[in-house]
Amino acid sequence: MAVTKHSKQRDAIIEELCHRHDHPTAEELYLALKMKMPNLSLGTVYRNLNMLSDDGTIQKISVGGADHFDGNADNHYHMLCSECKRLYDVTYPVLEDIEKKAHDFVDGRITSHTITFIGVCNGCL
Amino acid sequence: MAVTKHSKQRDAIIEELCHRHDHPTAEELYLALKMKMPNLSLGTVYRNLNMLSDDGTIQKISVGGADHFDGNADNHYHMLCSECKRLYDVTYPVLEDIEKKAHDFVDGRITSHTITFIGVCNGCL
DNA sequence: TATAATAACAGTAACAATTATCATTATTGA
DNA sequence: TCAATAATGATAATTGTTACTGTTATTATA
Repeated sequence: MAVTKHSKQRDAIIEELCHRHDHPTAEELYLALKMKMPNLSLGTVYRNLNMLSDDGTIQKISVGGADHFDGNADNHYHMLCSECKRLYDVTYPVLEDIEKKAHDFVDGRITSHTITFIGVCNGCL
Repeated sequence: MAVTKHSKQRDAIIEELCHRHDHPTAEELYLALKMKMPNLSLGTVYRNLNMLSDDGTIQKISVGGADHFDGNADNHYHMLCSECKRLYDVTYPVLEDIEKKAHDFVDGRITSHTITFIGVCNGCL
């Protein structure tokens, strides 16, 4: 079902997600919001994050065994810290031509691509 | 604990994984092997796949909410079919310099990278 | 080759992340 | 204002994975 009506919970989820620059999991977001909306439900957070990422309003990134969410829906790359498992933005310019170039190496049609760097963040070094 | 002893189960897992060119999940591998080894345990498959990927003998790829395994441990790229959720090899040449180049855009140290193309495979088109 | 140490096993329980269900509440258009 | 229904909170169910436990298989050494 597509997003149609408004709700305080949904607005709060979007606002929280866009105003922080880490890439929280549903539960991390839930815990942060729970303080301001004590009877927020974890299911509501999951439901909204999935609807919004289906919509293309936000981005879902599945790495390290959990789904992380990113308020920035434009394609960009990430780094996963292998120590703390946090996900960071990598502002490396997007390889605009890689999908076209890769076409010859694939049996099918490419619609998008993701690059994930694995490493250790400064905090963990 | 590192891999030391041999076992029929482990050998069968490696053989099956290396002789097929899709990238099965633990369960897919389990179901295929179960036919030849009826009392194989799913836990054994998981345990071995994790030990072998810790060793660097095989590769674990976490995409689409599940872990897929690849008998080819050399870095190479993949395509995830958004229809059937199967994972395919992409023989696109590895971008040897991208980690060095990305260094300036990251707060930390990069140790590896993955590229995943998302698309629709020929079978699903 | 027998044996002792222990890695690996099967089976199952536990776990964490996510999704589905359902009765109630909030939003929206008429 | 009110009816239709999307969205919610609470909780149950599901899924993918890991941990536990008693038993079996492998291996190095005697």
